[in-house]
Amino acid sequence: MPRVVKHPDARRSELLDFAQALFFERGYERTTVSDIIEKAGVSKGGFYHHFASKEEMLEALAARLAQESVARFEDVLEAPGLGALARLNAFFARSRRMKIEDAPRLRAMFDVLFKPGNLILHHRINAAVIPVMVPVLAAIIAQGKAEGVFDVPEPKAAAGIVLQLNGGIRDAMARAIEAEGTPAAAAALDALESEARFLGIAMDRILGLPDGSIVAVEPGFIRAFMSAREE
Amino acid sequence: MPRVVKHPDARRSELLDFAQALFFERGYERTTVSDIIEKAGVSKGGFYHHFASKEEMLEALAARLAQESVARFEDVLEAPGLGALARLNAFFARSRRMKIEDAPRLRAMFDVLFKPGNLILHHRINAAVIPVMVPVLAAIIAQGKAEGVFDVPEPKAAAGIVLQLNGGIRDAMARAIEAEGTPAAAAALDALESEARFLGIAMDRILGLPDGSIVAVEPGFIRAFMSAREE
DNA sequence: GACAATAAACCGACCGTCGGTCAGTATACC
DNA sequence: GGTATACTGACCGACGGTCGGTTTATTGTC
Repeated sequence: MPRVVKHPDARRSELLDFAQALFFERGYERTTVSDIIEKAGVSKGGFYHHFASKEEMLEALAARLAQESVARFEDVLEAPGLGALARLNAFFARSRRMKIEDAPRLRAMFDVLFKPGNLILHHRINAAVIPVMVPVLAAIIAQGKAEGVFDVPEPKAAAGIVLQLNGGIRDAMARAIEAEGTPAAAAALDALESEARFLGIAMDRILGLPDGSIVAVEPGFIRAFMSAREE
Repeated sequence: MPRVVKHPDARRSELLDFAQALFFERGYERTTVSDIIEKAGVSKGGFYHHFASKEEMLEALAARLAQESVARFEDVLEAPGLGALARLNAFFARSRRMKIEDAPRLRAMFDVLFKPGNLILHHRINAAVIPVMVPVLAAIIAQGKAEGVFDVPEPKAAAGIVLQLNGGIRDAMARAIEAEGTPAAAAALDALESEARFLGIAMDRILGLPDGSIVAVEPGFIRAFMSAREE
């Protein structure tokens, strides 16, 4: 095979690109290093020149995704003159809008990501995103506390818990996806929707707000998203 | 090797016993099927006569652990004449007492379970415990709602969220364990304690109780547990 | 500008291990 | 004696990872 030399950074991110596509298509464990290097046109040795192991590559990928995801919220977080509650709702609204915008692609990704046996990929990404997201959310909550809008002792702990809750609906979605096609599908969807409805209230109460202040999940959003499919 | 025939159920649970010991000692991935059959004194074929795959065995083990863990709460859940709040606190108290009783063994287990790379084992157990535990907690919450003590729309969704939160401190513990020995250890422990403190308040608020009603984690418990070590 | 010399990117044959298979054998039970 | 099933262990293919060696880029020297 002809030898092509590239700038290390370029090669590295290229390998990450191909790996990401494959991981999200087949899952982490079902993707072999050979698959990745074949797509990337690199030898085994070339791969291991850039990554110490397949797992280290996953870590690098998770870190990159975490960076990307926090970057998408930068403007919302830095917009001046926004009250804490408005900022928080803008944060959730942005999250919803992005999900709707490429719902089909995300749906396909979730189908893979949430299948049991892909826990590694799912939780590795989660583990990378949380520490990046916590300070950001904590800042909003601290603002709200300073404004006297939120009633909360520890903004940082509250941020962790809010993110925890947010992850909870993902778990419920995983259960619903797993149940798809079985008789329990409808029940799982109902459970998912009721959990999503409660999620907003739970967040309100944790932050000391009146019920209904936070709009985390819009009514109908779940069903719309769950039925989105790549055409 | 001499052939020993046993009752299928006995052999099966025996294999699970040895596997459990090994999984909690080295983790799921680092334990090979050969390790298990060596300890159990069974051939490869014998193993695969009882389990379709290593993963199916993990599932069976998780299910068994889930059964065992819910069984430990039976008396608390069925004790007559207990108010919902008292029952809930009895539930948490039992959980704490059990943890303290064999803290050293649990600590050693957590050390393995929470190491990154053992996500599979950890979350597989979790995934098995949650569906078993949700109805149980939901029953308590429904009781509280009927008594007019809890203010909560959907007991089942609330149960899922409370369990979700409970799992959250485990994640924080995982982070603290990971940080052990590094300069960030003290900070991680502080974060863990503050999250644990907030946990009770968060549960109170979600269930519509005044702050301080639920005692999920006693002060000092975390530090005591984290410093427990096998002698 | 020609030319070593050094470092770094890359190649690909090879290896050990692990999960899993299967054709056959021993044992329990009727 | 016959049948179902618990069990054996040699074997397999695939996968993550290694390593000695080769090519390319870069830098320093005259």
